[in-house]
Amino acid sequence: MQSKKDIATLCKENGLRLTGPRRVIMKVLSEATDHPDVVELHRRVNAIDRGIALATVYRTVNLLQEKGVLERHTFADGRARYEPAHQEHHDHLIDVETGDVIEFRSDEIERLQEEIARKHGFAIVSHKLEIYVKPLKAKVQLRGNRPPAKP
Amino acid sequence: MQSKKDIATLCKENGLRLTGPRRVIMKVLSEATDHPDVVELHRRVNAIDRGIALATVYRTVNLLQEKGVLERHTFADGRARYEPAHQEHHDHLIDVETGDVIEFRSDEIERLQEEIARKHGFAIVSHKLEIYVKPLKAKVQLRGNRPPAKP
DNA sequence: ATACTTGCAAATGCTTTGCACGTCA
DNA sequence: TGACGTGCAAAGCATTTGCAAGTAT
Repeated sequence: MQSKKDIATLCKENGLRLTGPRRVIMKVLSEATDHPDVVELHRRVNAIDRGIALATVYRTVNLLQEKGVLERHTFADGRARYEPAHQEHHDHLIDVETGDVIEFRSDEIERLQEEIARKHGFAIVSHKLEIYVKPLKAKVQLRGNRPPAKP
Repeated sequence: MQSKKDIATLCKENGLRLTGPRRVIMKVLSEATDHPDVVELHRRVNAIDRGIALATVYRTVNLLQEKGVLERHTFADGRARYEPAHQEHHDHLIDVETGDVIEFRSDEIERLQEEIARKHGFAIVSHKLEIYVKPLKAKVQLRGNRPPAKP
């Protein structure tokens, strides 16, 4: 909830002009709790200001990613998805049934990766771990597809 | 080197007709030691038979992936890359300087992933771990860019 | 024979870009 | 005002698809 306040600062820090479209786009980004793709971002942005072009969202999101403000992910569907850059690295659990993304972190896995890279004569630049999952004990809860309730 | 022999079998097993293009494409695939993208595959295929269309490579590669014969990977560059499906799951180390891909496997990491998924109430469907790396002790060996040898 | 394959070209979906017009600093 | 930002439409890429002609079984 420290969203709107930081936007001006963020722009200044990165030598970006504070414009209307950017204000809106960054507001939407800072309020997102999921990992929206660009078209979804554009949808949300347009709900606030109809006049902002898809191209502008692309440009802004690319800028912010270059500046390290956003993180770009590309899961199995191919589209780029964004989230505010975290301080701490984390990985993702992706529910293949709903598309939901859950973040997690395992220091032990991080450590093992370091070890593996070193063993091969490399230093880690970055990495990503995506675990595609489905709920245990297959829930009957299939999105508005419930069988009629028994009287 | 059990390459060509299996191709007829592979097709039969999967209900695919054994055609010229498929023979060539599967030969190229079975001989690849790297993780080529479709355009690169097409280049190699065309070195053998000029007449095979890119669309056919795409179609074949998709078929084989659906049948579980190939694995599709999508690394940071966005293009799909393929390799013959291994029996044992493995992950990838990607050299960001050369694009080289090195395979590795860590049972410990596999186990930790299981644990994490279970802890969140999920079962793993699949996963991928990509570690982007660069060589330790920056080698001067920069691809045909060597300084003149000292006499 | 006939269902499956192919080549070609056109279409797609996501993303980037050229350009002329607006606008923040 | 001058460099930066924006909307729009067109261009790019990687990949897919419709269709008519070719081919394996």
